[in-house]
Amino acid sequence: MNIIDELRWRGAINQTTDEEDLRKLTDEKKIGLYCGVDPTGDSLHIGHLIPFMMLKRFQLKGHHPVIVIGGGTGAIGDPSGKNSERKLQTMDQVQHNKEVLTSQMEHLFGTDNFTIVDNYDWLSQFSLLDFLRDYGKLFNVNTMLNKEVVAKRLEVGISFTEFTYQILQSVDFLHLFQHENVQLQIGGADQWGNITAGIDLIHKIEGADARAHALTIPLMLKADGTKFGKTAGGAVWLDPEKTTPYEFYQFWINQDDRDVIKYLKYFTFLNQNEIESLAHDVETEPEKRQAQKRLAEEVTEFVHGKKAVEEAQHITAALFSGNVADLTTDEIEQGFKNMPSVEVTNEKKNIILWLVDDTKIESSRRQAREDVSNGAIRINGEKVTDLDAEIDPNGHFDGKFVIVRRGKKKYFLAKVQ
RNA sequence: GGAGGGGUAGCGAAGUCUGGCUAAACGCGGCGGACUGUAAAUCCGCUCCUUCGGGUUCGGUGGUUCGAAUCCACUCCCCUCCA
Repeated sequence: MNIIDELRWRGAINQTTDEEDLRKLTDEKKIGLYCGVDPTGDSLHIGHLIPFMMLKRFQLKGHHPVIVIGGGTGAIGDPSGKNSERKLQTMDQVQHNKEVLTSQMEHLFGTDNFTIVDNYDWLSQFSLLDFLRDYGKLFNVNTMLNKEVVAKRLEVGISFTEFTYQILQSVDFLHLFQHENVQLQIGGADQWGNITAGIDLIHKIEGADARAHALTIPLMLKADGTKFGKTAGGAVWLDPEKTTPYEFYQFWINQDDRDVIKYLKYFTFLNQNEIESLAHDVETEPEKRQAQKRLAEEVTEFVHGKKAVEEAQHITAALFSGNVADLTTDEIEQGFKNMPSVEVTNEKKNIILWLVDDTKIESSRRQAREDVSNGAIRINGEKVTDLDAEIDPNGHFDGKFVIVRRGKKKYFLAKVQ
């Protein structure tokens, strides 16, 4: 199947320039294509994964993806999707972020048939006068003002710096077209204006018949209308230090039935038959959540590897069945990374006093007694209902941890000093 | 400066005229539980603290009273209208 048709089927195309020509182009040869990432954070998150999965699909078909890491543009700030001017990052920050992102991307794409470049390398090479004479002359301010991203900002104000962004991104496309055989730029729906600005620039310089294309991906929304990729704890990061593989796995397994097939199409390499079969499962036996499980497995494996999937599944099984006793201390660290935790001494103590005074898990003795007598409290997986019971912090896990579970799925970790 | 309305538990909101039956209705939220698919919906219990004797609460202070969220005085803050 042609790559464009595949992306169509996956629902991954919002807009393209001449789709017929794009289809022809990708059929007749292996093309170069690119997507830009500005180093605005110190880790990729799953929002980045959306265009990356597209690049990866091209890569798997033999095309050559290029990622432009915006060491130059990141120093300026893309106004797209922002309703106010943003603060400039320090060049040190940009540099640091750039390094982290680069290693994360190499992890995802490997190094074969894949290139990462930094637009600082060319954007920093020309002087202001060169810029104005060589490129500025080719941009019509009226056209620039009409781009949706800019038009939206005119009310509240936009600096000249951010206004210039689209020119820089255009220069990127031109540079890659000339030096890396890149003929297609991919981006989120909000990038359409920036990408077409680049195509216009290429046409002006390379002639109207230059084959340069744009493909944007639809804005991803969840079925309940909220933004994709956010959890109570914030963004879902690819950095395992920021979002553990277990949490990552959990994020995917918790997706709504209404969204899961769409995500399988976007975020996995499963083929049409496999996905249709999972869609059928969601229809007929939603309670099994086969599709969610498969999604979580596939994406976690892609990002963190097979071993991480197995660990995540082990932790999941333990936490949700309540049999936490056989978790390893490593797994505990991972599973509880972002759960509430407290430090306690190794003294034995009455359960009520321990829950209120030492761990602050319970807000009052009254509440603590209520929960204990209701059977809502489990210590290291074992239900404790006796108000006079004693806690021995050294009882499990080499005396390092006490796992407290309140209710069905609220966990707390007490770290023994 | 003048006239009026209001400040009650995490939030919203009753109660104030007719003082005790009010640790304070009800709704939301929160926490448990049942059911379930780690879903949605629904249902049940709890929701100031407590050594279970009691203690401390209704903007603040002081008063009346055997007894005050409720009555009185002063005071602080908020809203509306008029100047």
